[in-house]
Amino acid sequence: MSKHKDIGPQDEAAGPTGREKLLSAALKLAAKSRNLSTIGVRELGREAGLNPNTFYRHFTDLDDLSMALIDQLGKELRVPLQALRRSIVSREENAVRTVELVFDFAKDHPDVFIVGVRELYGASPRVREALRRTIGEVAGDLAEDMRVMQITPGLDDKTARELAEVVAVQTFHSTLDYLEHPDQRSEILRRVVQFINALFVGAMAIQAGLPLATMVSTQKLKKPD
Amino acid sequence: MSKHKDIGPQDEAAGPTGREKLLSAALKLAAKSRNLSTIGVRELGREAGLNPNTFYRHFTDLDDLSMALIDQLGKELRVPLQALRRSIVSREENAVRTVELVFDFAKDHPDVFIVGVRELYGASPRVREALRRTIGEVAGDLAEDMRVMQITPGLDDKTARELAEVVAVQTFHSTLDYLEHPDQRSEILRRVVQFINALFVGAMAIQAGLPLATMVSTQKLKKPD
DNA sequence: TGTACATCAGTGAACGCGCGTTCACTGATGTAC
DNA sequence: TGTACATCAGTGAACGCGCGTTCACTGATGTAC
Repeated sequence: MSKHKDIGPQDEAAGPTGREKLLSAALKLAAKSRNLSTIGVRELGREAGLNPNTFYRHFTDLDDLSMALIDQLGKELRVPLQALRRSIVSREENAVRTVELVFDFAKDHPDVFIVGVRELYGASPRVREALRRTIGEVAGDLAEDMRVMQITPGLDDKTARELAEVVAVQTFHSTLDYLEHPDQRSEILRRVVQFINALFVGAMAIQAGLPLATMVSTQKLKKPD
Repeated sequence: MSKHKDIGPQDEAAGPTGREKLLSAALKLAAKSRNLSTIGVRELGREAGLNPNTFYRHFTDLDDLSMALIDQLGKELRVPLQALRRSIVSREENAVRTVELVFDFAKDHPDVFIVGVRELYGASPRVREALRRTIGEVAGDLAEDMRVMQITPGLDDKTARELAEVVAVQTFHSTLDYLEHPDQRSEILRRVVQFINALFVGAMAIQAGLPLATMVSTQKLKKPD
């Protein structure tokens, strides 16, 4: 059991490495009151209980650290969400159960969601792009599940994928309301589920050519300049 | 024509006041690469072409300036949007035309939207709250229009209001994609319109009790703890 | 198994710089009488 | 109409402080032979 390179999560029962300490310090500070890109190197060292310049042993840059953090968040999120959706058997309760489980997950990792949503519209294009990709992957998983489980019969794949994207983003945003207003949680859950149901039902109705749909959806799109 | 207090927009043909210079400098800097709360007082003075401490003649604080800016953005947005929706006569083209006009408006005031969306999930609770209120007002206007113009017959007022809120937020977010990807603008417009149509059609279908709807939307909601 | 060397996380001191904020001042405009 | 005073946006110098970053160093662990 020799210790080799030992990058990534800790080896054996040793405590977190300095790199990990810095990452979680950054998450904590950003969640409390800041954008990732505006955390100070010294502030970070203080929070992590390390010398200020230890930072430079692990990262070149704050943007560098942010990217590493987002990558980690992506993994922390995607795998549990996949497992989570696989645990759902009945297709009828799909929307409620999934959202419920995402919200539960958010309750256990609030900082991840707070920082995630914040950086999704933040100042660093690289970080924004990485987050968008992560959400896109989740949306892809979701669309695939929908297809396999035949939750939205008759919906073409492209549309399904686009709707999954909207649902993923919307749910992601909603976790913030959920975390921020503990007294309105069931109401928030109800709203999100209502939204998802309306969206899918509407898309299917339109695609099936139901009379209601023709009223709103048959106009031509003008090209913007 | 004596000059009195002269707060607010400039009097006669004189240039922008120092206060206005500071506000637009803040908007410009924030849009380029920053969160409002992390702009420096000196940086702001430099950008506005004023002495660093002139800032303190007008604002106590950066949060103070941010609030003033958001208030201004709220006014800049709401009035034109109201006028804009009133200019729409045919109810059939409502969704496309509205979104098209919002996007056009965003093209003329990109910084407002970039900063607006960014601060909507930013670090300052006061600013966030103010923005949410502004969007809520727009959503209220929208719901009222929908009711008056009977765009969504049979939809109860509470649901209409909730959907209007989602539509407002979603459209607001989409302006960023629209600004950021000039080559995909018609595609982005199409997606937003598709989303809005699906949402309303679905909500009406569910409320009308169409068979499709019962499949997805009849489960009971569990209370989260 | 031992020894010599390389690697690497972490340290502490030191640097120069830009920052926020305060102060006393100026000059223009508004107000009282 | 004139004069004396008050208000207020804007200035320039100065302060002390925390910041990012560099440097030379240490001590532990991994690697070659």
